[in-house]
Amino acid sequence: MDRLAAEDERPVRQRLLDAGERLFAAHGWNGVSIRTLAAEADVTLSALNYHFGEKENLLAEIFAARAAPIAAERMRLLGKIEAKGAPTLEAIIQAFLRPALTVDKQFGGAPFVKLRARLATEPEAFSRRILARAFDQSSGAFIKALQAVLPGLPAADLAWRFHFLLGAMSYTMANPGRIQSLTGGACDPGDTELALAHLVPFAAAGFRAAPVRRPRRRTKQ
Amino acid sequence: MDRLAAEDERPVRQRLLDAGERLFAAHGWNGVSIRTLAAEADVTLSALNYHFGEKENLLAEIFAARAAPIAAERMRLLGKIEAKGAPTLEAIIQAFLRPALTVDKQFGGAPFVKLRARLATEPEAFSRRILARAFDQSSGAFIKALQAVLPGLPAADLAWRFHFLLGAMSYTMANPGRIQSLTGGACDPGDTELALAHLVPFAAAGFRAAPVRRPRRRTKQ
DNA sequence: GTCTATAGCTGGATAGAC
DNA sequence: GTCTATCCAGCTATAGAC
Repeated sequence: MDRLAAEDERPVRQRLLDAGERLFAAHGWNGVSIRTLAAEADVTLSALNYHFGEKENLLAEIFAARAAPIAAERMRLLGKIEAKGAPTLEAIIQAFLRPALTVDKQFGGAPFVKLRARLATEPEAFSRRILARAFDQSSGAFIKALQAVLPGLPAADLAWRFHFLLGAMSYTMANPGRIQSLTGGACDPGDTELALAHLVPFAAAGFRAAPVRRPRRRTKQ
Repeated sequence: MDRLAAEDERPVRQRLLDAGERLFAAHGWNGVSIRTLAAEADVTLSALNYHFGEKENLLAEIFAARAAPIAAERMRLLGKIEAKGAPTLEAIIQAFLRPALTVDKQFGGAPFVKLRARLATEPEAFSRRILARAFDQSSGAFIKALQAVLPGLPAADLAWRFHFLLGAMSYTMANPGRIQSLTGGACDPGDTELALAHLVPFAAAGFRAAPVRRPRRRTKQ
């Protein structure tokens, strides 16, 4: 974009956004102080405060910069496959997952994948709000698209299955290392293409399962 | 003040364990201080330190008290269904999930479900270690059982699918509220029996999908 | 075993010079 | 816009009386 920035270093704002992305992803919201953040970006504490004000703003701006392109890419892919006629279930799921898991789009994208997954289970209310604002609209569009190719599936069942898809996706993005620990490192959730190749058919089969009859209520204390 | 000490109130240790379970589940490891913990348990800061030493010990002991019964119940259920002959895929998955999701076993179990899910994505290394020590053995047994009923599935595919199951399970236990936000509250992951009724067939269908042919490598570094 | 008191830090955020 | 200096609330952990 701006070639004029042929200066020695990248602008302060950008250095802070990058450092925040990387450190929040690695240590969580409460795990990194604005002092550490500033030091990592080679910036004074006051400079951070000048540019972003309170800590929450930094996270919000990191998120704003990355989430919109992901949501846009999702919609673009969905539009593309729908333009070719009735899409397959697999194609829809892939259009949903790929932009979230793919990291090689822009420099610095990889930490964001982890950051986003971390944010999903972060207890702070404002992180939920950030997430909802960023993705509710595009996710809603995908639920509609899924409903169209699964006409026999009740809306509630679809919602549950979409929820499970989000869980499998988040867990893969967060990569907590459980599966490496269980298989001696045989499978690596960090391999994006391989993760997609496995998750898409797994989820598709799940979505195609017969609808669930509502179970009888268990006696509850 | 105290007439025979342990009559009027529950012991200090137990009050601290309960408070820790609830507060760590709600706010995460870094989100709650030992001061808050002590106040919540109606105990002084020093009493906490006397009983548990450093903060990490409290979490470790909370976990030790709950995880073992869950793993044991899993193994008991697995043994029970295997005793009746070759178990179904659904029965195995249910035996794995139910003890993790069920909360009405003992007083105070509900917060632990959330705590455990939170711990799975916590960045601290020691929380991963706690989790691995608690569940690696029983999870290994379930992977074996799954392999037995899915003889045609390569081990790598099975590992990936087990990983996705863990993700869907964790996400449901953590209940980050995404699906309520997307469906206007129509589906509630906090309803254990309903969650099981939906997750078991979803995962079973995923496990039964055809094995994945290893995709061509994308250009990568 | 339980208390009060406090040491010794680190946290987020700001003031005001330049 | 960027700095140094600072405020002060909050943190973990310990000391020492009872």
